[in-house]
Amino acid sequence: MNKKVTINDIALIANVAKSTVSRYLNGGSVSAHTRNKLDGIVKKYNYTPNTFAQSLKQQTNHTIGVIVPRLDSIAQSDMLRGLDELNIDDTFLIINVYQDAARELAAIEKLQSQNVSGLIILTANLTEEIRTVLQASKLPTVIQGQDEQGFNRVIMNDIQAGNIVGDYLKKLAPKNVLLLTVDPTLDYAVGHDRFVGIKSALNDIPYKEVITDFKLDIAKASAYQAMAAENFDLVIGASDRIVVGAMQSAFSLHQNPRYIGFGQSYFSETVTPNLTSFEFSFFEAGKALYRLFRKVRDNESLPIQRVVIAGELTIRDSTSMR
Amino acid sequence: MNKKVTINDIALIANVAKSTVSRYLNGGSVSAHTRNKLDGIVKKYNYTPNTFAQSLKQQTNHTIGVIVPRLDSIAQSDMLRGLDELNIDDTFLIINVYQDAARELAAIEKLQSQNVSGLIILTANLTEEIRTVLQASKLPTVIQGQDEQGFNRVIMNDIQAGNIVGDYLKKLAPKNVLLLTVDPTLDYAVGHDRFVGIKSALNDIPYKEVITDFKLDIAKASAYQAMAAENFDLVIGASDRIVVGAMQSAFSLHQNPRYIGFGQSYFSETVTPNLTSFEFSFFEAGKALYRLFRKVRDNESLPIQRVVIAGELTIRDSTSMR
DNA sequence: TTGTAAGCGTTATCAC
DNA sequence: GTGATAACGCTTACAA
Repeated sequence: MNKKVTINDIALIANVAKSTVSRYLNGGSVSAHTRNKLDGIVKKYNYTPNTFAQSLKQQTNHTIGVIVPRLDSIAQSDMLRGLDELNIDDTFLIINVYQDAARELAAIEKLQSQNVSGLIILTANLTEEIRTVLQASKLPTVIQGQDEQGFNRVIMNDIQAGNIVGDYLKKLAPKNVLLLTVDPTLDYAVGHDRFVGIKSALNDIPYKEVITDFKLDIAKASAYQAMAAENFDLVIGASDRIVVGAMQSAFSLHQNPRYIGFGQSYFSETVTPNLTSFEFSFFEAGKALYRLFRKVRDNESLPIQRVVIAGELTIRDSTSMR
Repeated sequence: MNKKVTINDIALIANVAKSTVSRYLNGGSVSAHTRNKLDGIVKKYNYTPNTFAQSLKQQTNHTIGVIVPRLDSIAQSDMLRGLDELNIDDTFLIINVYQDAARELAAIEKLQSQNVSGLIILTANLTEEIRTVLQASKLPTVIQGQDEQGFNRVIMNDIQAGNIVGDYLKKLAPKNVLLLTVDPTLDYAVGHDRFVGIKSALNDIPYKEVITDFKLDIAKASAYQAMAAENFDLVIGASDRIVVGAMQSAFSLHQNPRYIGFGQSYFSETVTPNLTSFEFSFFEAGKALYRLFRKVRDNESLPIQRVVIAGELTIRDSTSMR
């Protein structure tokens, strides 16, 4: 690495004390004369402060640790885009924890030891251990995903989503519905909240609920099993990907139900027929997360905040009448 | 932030000099006695060194800047996964530059001023300006994507890919082929290299080439225009996503050609029919990148390295005889 | 094996 | 308005 020019070098060249240079750099009072002199020199030597020294001195930095459960998901990258959108002088240190609680814990501890100035956690679920570690730390922290009491959080209004889908499905007047959900202990918002309104709308309509998984092949297999045993004219999946799995099974079984999914993904517009889907703007969620984070960071004594993001149902071909 | 315990605190508690503690921490020679004492204390007080102080002192750190052109791509996140896979004590500082050369340049400069210990750049194309900045810096740098002379690089063997697809398409004996390519000045490897072997295989077969874009809707429109004018029985797209666009256009035009794509994406297995596709393992590419990076970092005088990753053709339903 | 002391590049305090 | 000087937490000669 090339020897970087330091504040000392600048001071020497300008023939002033380094404290003067420091003041100059940080907007303290300096005479017009020295200011001019330094303007030139700093530009000429392309001086940039050493961030380590700054951080060491100031006992803080502008790095925010961002924990992502996975990166191969449009929802996640949209949230990250939302963070970037509003960011000016923070640095996001993104750690992918591959949906693994142990890695998540390790990541949090590593970030803490790296003295990040805060944590933004895009998570599906917090384990008890992680909850404890987070609460013990004094770091400003904001989470996304689950409605965790005791944490500053941005959540999706999954209850409302279920209600809206419930209202809509009544209009479709299905005869037999397949619900493909996920284990609520793994993801309560998705596995439970999203289906409250749906189930209540299905009050007098026959339906079958199958708990499956976010993974495409598992969802596909679950759907196949259910659809081979029984005929459905409407399939509702906890996520778009799950619905795609069901579509593939239906295809091989020569069945042709209607479909409703959740989430905003590649899928809704790339599969045929295009998917009717309840969509949340994760981009907006990302922006909300960052706004909330700043609020929390800049205000020590703020009570726990809870921000709720609404979504909307986008009707596409997969629920057209046939 | 809670006052973190420092090496000084540990030294005081243990009643030794802080240099002894430092030696203990860094595997220097310490007596069994002090070692035992320190073992306990360090554990008890949960001491972790202040990374700023370390970095400041050592004039380097274990952070590697990683520049990604986009994050909403399976190829990119697979490469990042490859990096993570092999990583032990480095920290990746991932910056998404949204396929924007200005952002990319800014990111590089910011990373340099943050004193990262190296750069891994997953890029589609380097601008002249970026090339200059990178070459001026002494940072160990590894790039991926294009076969840039003068840079340590990991590239995909797109020439070979085109040859293999060329060989295969001859067996399909198509009557009229649609090639959906991209602008080679924007991505030479994809826009040019991938199609060399294909075009030479199409030597005596009629074909039409249309230059389109990686974006789904643009590809869809381009394909529509071409397919509305003329009938094709085989469509080859520069990427899977482009092929998906073509599929949708074919669907609305009630045409039913065969398809070949490139890349390893969600698409190949979620669209119907599943896509025959030439696939590269971006996960392996990520691992190769990191291996190469370490080699470059740990060996000052290494000549420029060039690593080539091969891929393979996976035949699925979209080219089945009909 | 251990301790002393200097120094990494900053910022902040306090005389001048 | 300016300049010594100390301090942030750590590593490393060098001396003991």
